[in-house]
Amino acid sequence: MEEKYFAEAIEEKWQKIWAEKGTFHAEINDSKPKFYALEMLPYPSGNLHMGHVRNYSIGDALAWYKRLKGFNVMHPIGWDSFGQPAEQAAIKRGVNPRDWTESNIAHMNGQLQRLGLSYDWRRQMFAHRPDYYKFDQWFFLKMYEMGLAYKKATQVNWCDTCQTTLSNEQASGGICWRCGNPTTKKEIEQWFLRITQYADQLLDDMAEIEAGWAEKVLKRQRDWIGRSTGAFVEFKVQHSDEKIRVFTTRIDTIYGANCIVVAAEHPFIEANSDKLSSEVLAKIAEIKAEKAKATDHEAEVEKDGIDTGFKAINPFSGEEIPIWVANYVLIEYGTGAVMSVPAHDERDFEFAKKYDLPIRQVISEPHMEHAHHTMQVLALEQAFSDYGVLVHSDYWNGKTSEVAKKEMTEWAEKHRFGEAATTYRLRDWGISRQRFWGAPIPIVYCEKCGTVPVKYENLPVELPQDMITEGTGTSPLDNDKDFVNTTCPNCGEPAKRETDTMDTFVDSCWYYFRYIDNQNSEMPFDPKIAEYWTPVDQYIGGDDHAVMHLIYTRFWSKVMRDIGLVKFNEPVKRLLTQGMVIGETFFDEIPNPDDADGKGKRVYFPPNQVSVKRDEKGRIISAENAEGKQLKSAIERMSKSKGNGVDPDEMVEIYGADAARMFVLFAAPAENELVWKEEGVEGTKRFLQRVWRFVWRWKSVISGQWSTSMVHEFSAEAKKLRRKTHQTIQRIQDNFESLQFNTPVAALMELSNAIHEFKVEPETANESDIYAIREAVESLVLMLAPFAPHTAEELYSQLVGNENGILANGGQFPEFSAELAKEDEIEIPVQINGKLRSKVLASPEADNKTLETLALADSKVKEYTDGKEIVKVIVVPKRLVNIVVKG
RNA sequence: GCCGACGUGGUCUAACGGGCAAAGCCACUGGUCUUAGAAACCAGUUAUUGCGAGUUCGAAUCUCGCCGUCGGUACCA
Repeated sequence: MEEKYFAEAIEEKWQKIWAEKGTFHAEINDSKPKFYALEMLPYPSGNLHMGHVRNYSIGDALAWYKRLKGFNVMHPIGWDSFGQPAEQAAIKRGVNPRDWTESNIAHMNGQLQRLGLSYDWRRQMFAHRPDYYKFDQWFFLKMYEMGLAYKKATQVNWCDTCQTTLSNEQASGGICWRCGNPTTKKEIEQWFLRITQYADQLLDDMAEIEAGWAEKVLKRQRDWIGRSTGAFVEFKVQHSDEKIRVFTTRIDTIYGANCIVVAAEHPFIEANSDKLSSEVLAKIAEIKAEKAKATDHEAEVEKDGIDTGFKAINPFSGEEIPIWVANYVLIEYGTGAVMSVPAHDERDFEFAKKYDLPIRQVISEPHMEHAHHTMQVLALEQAFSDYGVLVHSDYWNGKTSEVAKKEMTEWAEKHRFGEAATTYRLRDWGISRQRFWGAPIPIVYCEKCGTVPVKYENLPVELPQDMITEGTGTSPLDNDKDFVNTTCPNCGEPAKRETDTMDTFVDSCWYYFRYIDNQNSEMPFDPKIAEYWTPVDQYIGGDDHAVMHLIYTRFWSKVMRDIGLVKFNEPVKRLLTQGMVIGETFFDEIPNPDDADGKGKRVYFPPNQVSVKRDEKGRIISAENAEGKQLKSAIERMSKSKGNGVDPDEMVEIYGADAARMFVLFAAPAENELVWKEEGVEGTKRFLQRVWRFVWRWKSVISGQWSTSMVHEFSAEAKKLRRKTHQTIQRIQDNFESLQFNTPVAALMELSNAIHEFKVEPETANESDIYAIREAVESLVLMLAPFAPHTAEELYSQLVGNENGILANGGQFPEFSAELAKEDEIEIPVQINGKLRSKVLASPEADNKTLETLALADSKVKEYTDGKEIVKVIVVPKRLVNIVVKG
C-alpha cells in the first residue's frame, strides 16, 4: 500500500486478481440462496456511454451487496449484437458487419473491464453468433409447430429511412423507435408471432409482479394491450342483406344511437362504392389521403365525414338511422364501425355538433327525477359518459347501466344479432425484417410442399460470410443465390429459403436464460439449470423499453413455460428503471418563421467552447461562445449533437473507476435523472482519498487478527463511534433492501466523518479505542465494496494481511447490534401548542408518564405554562411532547 | 386535450406508514499550512418545504384547488 491513493494502479491490480482467481464465477450451489442480478445488455455501438455506466454501476453495487450478504450471485453480461448500425456501417464504409461488430465488442468489453464490474465473463452471450441465433430459430420452429408463428400479407409499418418494416410497438405513435422519423404503411407479407393469444395472461399475471415493478411500466403495458370488454352488435342495412357489425363498450346507450359511422376503409364502403354518390366518394378519397400524410402528432385532427345515403336499423328500437363515413373511426380497431351516441360519447358529440345531428339522452344521472329528463336533454352541452340510469329506452328504462349492459347483451345474443366481446389494442408481433444483420427465419418454400420448416438438426441456418448488397427495401439475402437456393426438407426437390431475418427484439427476449447455460449446443438452456437460477431477482435498465422488450420477454417466457422449459409465469420478479444521464447544454436560438409558437431552432455549442460566468452562489449569469455571442443554457439528455456527452474512458482515466462509479450512484436516486457534474466526481474521489489516508495512518495498529472478547470498557467517545458504526450498518442495509443507492453513500461519508472526529492518535490509542476504530474501519471498508470495489479490496487486504480478496477471505456485510446502535440518551423536543419551546434529555425507554413529567418540570416550559390551563399533553415515545394550553 | 409523477438552502438531494426541517456531495466565505497556488485540514453562511386553503394538539408528509416542470399518450368506440 502506498501512502497516496493511485486509482489506476490499484484498479489494474485488483482486476487482475479477480480475473486470475475467478472471484465472480457463479456456479450452482444448493447450500446458498441464489440471486440473479441482471442489467439490460448493451448494443455494441462502439463506445460505452454514461447511461451504461449508470446502469451497470447500480447492478454491480447490488450484486456485491448480495454476495456480502451470503447469496450465490449470478451477474452476467452479453451483447445485443444484431441490428442496423452494423449493417449501416457495412454499407457506408464497406466493412463486414461481423468484423465491425466483433471489434466493437472487443473495445467495449475492455471499457467494461476497466470499470471493474463484477461479471462472470465466461457466461457472455453474443446475439450475432450462430451458437446463439441457432436457438432464436429453434424457438421460431417451436412456435411454428404450436401455431404461434404464421405468415400473412398485411399493411405493416414501414420506415423509409431504415428501409424495413417495424412492429406496432416499434412504430408507436407513427414514429420509428430507432430513427424518430414518421413511418408509413406498406402492404407486405410477413411473419407474425401470436402474442395476442397471451394478451389476457400478460394482463392478469401482472398481479404476480406488481410489488416489484414500477407502476408506470405496468400501466404503459396495460394501456398498450388495451383490453376492453363490451359487445358486438349487428345493424341491418336497409333494403339489403348486408349487416354492419359494430363494437361497443356501452350497449346500454344503444337507444341514443343517431347513426352508424364506418371507417373509410370499411369493407361495406368498398362493396358498395358503385352505389355511392361522387360527392361521397370524393370525401372518402380525401379522408384516405389525409390519413396517408405524415401527421403532426401535436395537432388534433378535426372530425370530418359524410352521410353515405345508406340506412341501418337499430336492432333494439327498430329505428332507421343513417350510415356515415368519417375520419375518426379507425379501421384497425374493433370492427372499423361504431354506433354513434352523441349524448354519451365525447367524440360522437363533437361529430354530431359539427353536422347538426340529433343528440338524444338515454342515460340519466341516478338521482335525477324522471320529470327532469327532457330538460336535461335540452341543456346537454357536453357528452355525459358516466354510468347512470337508462331513460328513453323502452323496456330498459330505469335499469342501471351495469345491469342494462349485461341484460341487453344477453338479449342481443338470444336474438342472434350480437354477442359479448373483448377487444384488444395489442396486435400480433410482426418479426420479419428486410435486413441482412439478423437471424434468418428457418423456413423453406417448396413448389410442391409449400411452406416447410427447416429441420431442427439442420439449425442454425447461417448467415453468409459476406454481405451482398445494401438494403433497398427487399431483403439483402435475396441476392445471395447460394443462400436462397436449397432443397426442400420434405421432398428433397430444389426450393428457396425465406430471406427475411428476425426482429432483433427476438434476441433480447431470452438472452438472460442463455447466460445460465451458454455452452449448451442441444437446447437454448437446460431446464434444470434454469430451475436453480431463474427467474431473475432484479432487473435494471431504462424504461424506454416498457412496451417493447419488456412486453416481448414476458410473452416469450410464457411460451417457454408452455414448451416446458420453465415453470413460472413471470421471468422478472423486480424491475428497477433507472433515469437518464443528462448534462448542461449551451445553445443559440435562431428564430424559426415557420413555427407559430415562436420556438426557434437551437444551435448547440460544446461546453468546452463556452465561457460561463457564475454569481457568488454558483448560478449561471451569462454564457458566451468564442465570438462573444450570448448563449442560453439548459439541462438535457446527453447526446453527440448537443455536445454535452461525457466519455466514460476519460472519466475513469482522470478520477478512477471507483470514484466515477460511486458518483453516479451518489448523485441522485436511481430512478431520477442524473445531472453529470464534474465537480461532483472530484467529491467522491476526495472521499475515497480520505478513507485511504486514514487506513494508511492506522494500518500498523489495526491490521491483522483481532479478537472480540478482549475488550470490555469503552470511553464515551469510543462508545459514540461504535454507536455510529452500528447505526450506519443498519441504515445501509435498509437502503440496499429498498434499492436506494444514493443514501448509503451519504451514510458512508458520515461514518468516515465520525471516524475522523474520533480524536485519538494511533501512537497513543488504548486497546478499546483501537477496537472501536478497527470495527468502524472494517465495517466502512466492507460496505464500500459495492460502490468502490477496488479501493475496498485494497484497504481490506491491508486489514487482513493477505491479497486473496474480500470474498475469498469470507468477508461479509457487517452485522449490526441493535443494542450498540441505540442512543443512551435522546433529546426530546417539547412543544407548547405545536411550537417548539424547549428540549429535555431522556432515555429512549422512558415511558409517556416520565416524559410528561420531565417536560412539565422544564424551566422554559414553565414560562409558557405558568398561570395557564393545561388542556392536554400529547406524548409520542422517543419523539416529542406537545403541551396544549389555554388562556 | 387526457393520464401520471414531481416541486425542500445557490445546486443535487436526506428526513420509515403525520412528530426537532438538513445528514451528505458540490458551490460559496474565512482561516491554518505554503514562496505562491493546488491539495489537505479547521471554521462558517445559506429555508415561511411552489402558492392557497382544509383535516389535526401538530403537516415537507394526508385531502382539495391553483401554478410550474418533466414523462407517457393520442379520436381504441
